[in-house]
Amino acid sequence: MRKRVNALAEQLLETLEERGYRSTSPRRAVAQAIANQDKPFTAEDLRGQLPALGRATIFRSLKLLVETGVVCRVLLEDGDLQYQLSHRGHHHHLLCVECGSSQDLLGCDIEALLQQTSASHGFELSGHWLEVYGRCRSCSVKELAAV
Amino acid sequence: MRKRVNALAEQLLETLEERGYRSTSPRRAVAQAIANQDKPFTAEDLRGQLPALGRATIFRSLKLLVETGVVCRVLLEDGDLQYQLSHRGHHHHLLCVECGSSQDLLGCDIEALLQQTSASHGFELSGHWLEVYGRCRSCSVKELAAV
DNA sequence: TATCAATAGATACTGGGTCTCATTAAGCCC
DNA sequence: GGGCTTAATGAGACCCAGTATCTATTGATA
Ligand SMILES: [Mn+2]
Ligand SMILES: [Mn+2]
Ligand SMILES: [Zn+2]
Ligand SMILES: [Zn+2]
Repeated sequence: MRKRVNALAEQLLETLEERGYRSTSPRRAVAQAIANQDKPFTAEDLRGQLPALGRATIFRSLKLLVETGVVCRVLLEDGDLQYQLSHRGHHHHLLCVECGSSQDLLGCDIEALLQQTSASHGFELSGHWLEVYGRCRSCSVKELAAV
Repeated sequence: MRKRVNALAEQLLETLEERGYRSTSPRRAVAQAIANQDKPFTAEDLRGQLPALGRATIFRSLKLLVETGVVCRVLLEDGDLQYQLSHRGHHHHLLCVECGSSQDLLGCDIEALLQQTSASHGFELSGHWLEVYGRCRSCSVKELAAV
């Protein structure tokens, strides 16, 4: 378990190094903290977990990681934007409104549908943003058990 | 043209009155300003157009209108959230990345698709947020003409 | 037209995020 | 390993969107 988490954090750092960014100890700390999150998080969450780091440093690291695509932003139902470890490339999220957990949705099959709809409005499709809200499996189970 | 715009603004006010909110002159001003926008706008945009109003008042009116559903928030491609006159009920936006205009997409036919995908992940769907980005008809035409 | 709650406006405050600038530390070459 | 160069850090000021608080005003209703 420990091993795997570190591996994840290392991946984040490697991504930065590939782009020519230095591997610094604040960045290692941020990477590790991100790897440890189990649901979408805010910069403030990280800050609480890394009180030794400068605030700007956390924001800067986060920004780099978002730019390189290994961290993405998720839109909560209330309009709040938070961060999350990301699969690279296009994907969406199944966000549990109960426990706040997020599950990645890798295949995106709505593109064709949107293409059609867009075209019928004379609109030349170039991208989309989709978030899906509901209840995750374990929250559904819990609710059933509670009855 | 003028007439129609005023009619729109009046609709906004009526919606508030229906909910028991008073029809005040600041609210009339905000409603009118919103009716005049032709693309997604920020509270700051309104403020620039209504320098006589208190800042808090603009935010408060905007909030009420969002709560009653006659104004909605749109997510720009860069993660910025702005406001926009809204069709009531569930709908999406075709957002032109060129000119910033927004066109409402009324029918939402992805629900069935999402339902399926969600179910296959043990996820109990309850809602979604979708924004579509691309080029609107007039921007497409312009680009063709420019070649 | 008097009453009185709802609203407005001024202004302080919060939360997320960026900018500046002096100091520190990676990375690299020897 | 020691020095050089430059990127990165941290402290703090600052910015922007939005909220809270408080007193003064105003709209609805009788
Ligand atoms: Mn997609
Ligand atoms: Mn929809
Ligand atoms: Zn859940
Ligand atoms: Zn356009």
